[in-house]
Amino acid sequence: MNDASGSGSEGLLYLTDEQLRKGIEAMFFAYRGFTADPDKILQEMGFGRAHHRALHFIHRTPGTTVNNLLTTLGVTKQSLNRVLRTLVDEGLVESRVGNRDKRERNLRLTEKGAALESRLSEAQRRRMRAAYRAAGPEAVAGFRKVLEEMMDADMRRRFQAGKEGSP
Amino acid sequence: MNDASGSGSEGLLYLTDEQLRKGIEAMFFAYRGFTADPDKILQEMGFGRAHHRALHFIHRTPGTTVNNLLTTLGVTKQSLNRVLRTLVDEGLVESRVGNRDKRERNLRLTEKGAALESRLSEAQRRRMRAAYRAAGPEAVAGFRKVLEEMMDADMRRRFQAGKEGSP
DNA sequence: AATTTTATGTCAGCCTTGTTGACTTTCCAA
DNA sequence: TTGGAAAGTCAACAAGGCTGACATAAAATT
Repeated sequence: MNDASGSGSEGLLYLTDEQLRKGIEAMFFAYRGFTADPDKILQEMGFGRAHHRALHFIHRTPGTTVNNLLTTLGVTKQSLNRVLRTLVDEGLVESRVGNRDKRERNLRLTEKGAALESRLSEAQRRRMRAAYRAAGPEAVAGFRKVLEEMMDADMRRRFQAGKEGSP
Repeated sequence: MNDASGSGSEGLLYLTDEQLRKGIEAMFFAYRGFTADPDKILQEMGFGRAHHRALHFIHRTPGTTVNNLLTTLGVTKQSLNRVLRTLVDEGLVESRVGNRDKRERNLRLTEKGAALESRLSEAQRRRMRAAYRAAGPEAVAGFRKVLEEMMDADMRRRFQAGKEGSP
């Protein structure tokens, strides 16, 4: 199962267990870095990573419903509700009764919520921008490609759905 | 701050906020996929992700000390200790008093621990292998490059340290 | 019109995994 | 011999997952 250095049949020599393990570790360490900057900001505001995720996706799809957010985030409604309630209570998110379907709640960021989201996002983008710059355009394309392949199929579909019309 | 589609000064046109945001989301969804398979196994065994991380790094550096593991994992000793204790109690990890320094504990996997680690790792590697295969060698190189750039500097150093002699 | 389903919210309670703070034991090294 | 590092332990707490049960309103179906 382990092919330390041999040239595989079709240029697949890079797929040794050791290489894969390094990839796994890289993913672990990188994700830590990825969340480090927003985490600092969140902590001083008394929020957590869960709040950040909610803010991010409400920003991304204004007017989204609770159910929608639920499946995107992959948590239970009780878990999301707790987060959402504090965000509404603190005046960061607005929850309005739906037009067509009055059972639904349409979620959007308030000005205050948008401000925090922007601050968090900017911190995270700063790091990603630096990483992208240092790695170069081709590396970025590869990065994105591998990440997409790593997603669960249904999430990949959801993710790729918002691709074409990225004006 | 937003350059929707313009060709930047030096081919940096890909660094729009929108592109960066997509990168952020990709990271989020991919990490979920990345942990999904081991998580399933862990749950049916009554362990959590923290146990997996400990097993992984003890496997990677047998005989490592608690302090070493502490800085690698980036958690407090109390937090790690709880995880470590259950692993020792369940007979997955052996904690032996150090030779030179008897204050230290040298950690290694038992046969049982190695078996679980291998099972978890194989599940994770299976997904990563599939992603690597689908994305191709160049994408993989870029993926690794960006991930390394995304790490905190000290973690990047630690990570890159185990690179040369990877046979 | 009556019934069922859906979307959401909420209460209660549990688990994992992170945190701080205080304190002890061991034992190396200056 | 004494200071400090390494490790462990106890207690208390918080975030953020989870399940289960139940309430309400609105929509959809029969």
